Amino acid sequence: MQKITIDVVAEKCGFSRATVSRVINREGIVKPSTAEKVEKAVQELGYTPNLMARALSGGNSRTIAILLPDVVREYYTALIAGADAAAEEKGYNLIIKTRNTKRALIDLIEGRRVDAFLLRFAGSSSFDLEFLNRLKKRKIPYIIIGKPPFSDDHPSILIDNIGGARLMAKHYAMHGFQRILFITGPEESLDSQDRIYGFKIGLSEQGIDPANVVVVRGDFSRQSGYEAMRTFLETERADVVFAANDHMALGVMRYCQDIGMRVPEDIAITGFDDNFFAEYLQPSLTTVQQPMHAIGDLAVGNLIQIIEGGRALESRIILSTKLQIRHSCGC
Amino acid sequence: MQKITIDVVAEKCGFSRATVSRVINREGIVKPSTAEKVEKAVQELGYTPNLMARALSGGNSRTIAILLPDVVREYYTALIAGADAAAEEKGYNLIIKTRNTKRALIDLIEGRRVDAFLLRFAGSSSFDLEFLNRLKKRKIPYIIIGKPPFSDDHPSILIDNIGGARLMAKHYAMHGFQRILFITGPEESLDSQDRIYGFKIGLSEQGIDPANVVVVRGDFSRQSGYEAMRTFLETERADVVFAANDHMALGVMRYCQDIGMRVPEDIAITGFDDNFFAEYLQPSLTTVQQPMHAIGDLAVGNLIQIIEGGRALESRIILSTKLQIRHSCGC
DNA sequence: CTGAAAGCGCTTACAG
DNA sequence: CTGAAAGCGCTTACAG
Repeated sequence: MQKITIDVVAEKCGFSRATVSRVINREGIVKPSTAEKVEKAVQELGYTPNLMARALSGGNSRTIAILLPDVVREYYTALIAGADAAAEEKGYNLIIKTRNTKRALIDLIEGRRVDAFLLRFAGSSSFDLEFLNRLKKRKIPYIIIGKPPFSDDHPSILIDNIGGARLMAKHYAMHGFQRILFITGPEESLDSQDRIYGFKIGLSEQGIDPANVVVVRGDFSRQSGYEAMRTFLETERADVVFAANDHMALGVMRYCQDIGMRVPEDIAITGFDDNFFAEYLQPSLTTVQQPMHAIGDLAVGNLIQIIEGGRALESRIILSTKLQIRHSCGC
Repeated sequence: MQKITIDVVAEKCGFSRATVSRVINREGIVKPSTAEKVEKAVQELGYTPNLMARALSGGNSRTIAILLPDVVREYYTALIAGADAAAEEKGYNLIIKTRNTKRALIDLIEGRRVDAFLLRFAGSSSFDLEFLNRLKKRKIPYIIIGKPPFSDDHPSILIDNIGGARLMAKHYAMHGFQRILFITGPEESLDSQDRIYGFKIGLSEQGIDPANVVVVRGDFSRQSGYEAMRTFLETERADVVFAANDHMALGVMRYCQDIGMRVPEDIAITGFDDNFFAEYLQPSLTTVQQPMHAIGDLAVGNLIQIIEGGRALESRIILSTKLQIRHSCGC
């Protein structure tokens, strides 16, 4: 079976390789009737360009790399699903990496195999910064998901953590909660920092003194929520617990049930993220919904636009979050 | 800044491009002292091969495509995490696709961008078969996760659904359950078929007549578990519900709680998969644990071995499952 | 508007 | 054991 290359197409339609290339990439000026003939030949032969050759000779590889802390948490899987949808629509492929050894990342850039990067940092390392600088120097487009851990002039897409937490504070005021426990994510998490910041702003706006909030450190894991709750209850009591993500809220709820506290009668619990299980817990979890799928979709869509010569992303886009009221708050 | 190509390395160490290539790919015979000098130059220059060029000229692209029904269910995310671990270890990249339009898949093959495929089918379409044939014809290595929906001579890695369900049947016998409801996955799911098959075998072995099991169709979604339970309870009663996956078990549990049935006092519930939430439910869910992470890791490891000239996978590997006993069964 | 030719950065027979 | 050369399948100035 003969391999269908651009030369086969060229021969079939009677034009040169260069012209076929122009038609396929819609680049340069081609006479409409010529384009038509070329397209017909492409169609009939079922020609598919070899992307390796295209990339090697200066074109796009139609591949976007997405670098994540993990691929298991729903936060990221929804992001991937959205990214995948956008990529598929435009005929792009996604390379997904979680264990970002320095070596592997440099290979990705130097190997010229990707046109753009979608990045999500967990904390910040000096290598992350070096990596960003390398991308900049090479003029490889990238978008950061979440607040960039470095300076502010990186193109990024964020969710409105502050706004979401403010809404929750307002809801707390409505319930009249007095004694509040807030369980944070890991220290370096900017999401967590923004959530508590927005929450306190919201409380102030409602006339509640944020100084009354007890803050305990967690790490976003279910186990840390469980432990934080146990430690806290050894010496204190609260009307409500605001966990900085749903997984920790799950841990908290589990601990309360283990020791026989009723939710929400004895203690209310709320989370952040709106993971799928929130709706199925008993009681169902009041939380803040964030559009991770939309973010993935938007980010890849923008990246493709940039790759294909469109305008670059304005430096940051913020997507709004929304309160998802269920039963664990007492509603 | 000069681009570091193989020619730069060649010049630096005083050997030819061909020799440098041989050293880097550990192919052909090279004098040890030469190899040493070449490696030193590679090191000092921080040279990384351009993978596009390598692939174009007949080498590996060091990329494996993984095709999945979705990237959201834990079943698949664990698989990806395992695959990613193996890929990272060997310096390979993973392209992940969920929306498998015909066009996109053919591009992937014809575009020569991947060395191998890891496939997971949901049901079976005629295109899937055509796709497999195309891979075979092109001699592109692939491994199927789960029982192949076609003939049996495809390299595949399976979990022991039958064995896991048998173990569960044995556990049911220990509890002395009489009236049993089994909720299946979608009709075309071979996993679901094997699970109920193994379950019935197990019951027979324990002297329980499998004909007593009421079977209701679900589709693996939480919602379908919820609905199946509602419909069932309109006319019948059971001691225990075996949902063919944990998500449906979650739906079942939710429905029982909604109508005030106590689990496991009024009715026991068990699942299959051991998703993360199983441990955190109230009561915690008894289920069958399957090694999806290990499967991803094993599959990619094998694929890389094949790519790099090793022996092909024996036609099928079956990994065992294990009973995870918690509280929802009454234990 | 179209084509001939160079070049992208590798691998791999083929010679020696 | 090593090198010169062809070739992988495209894109892109450059000419016309």
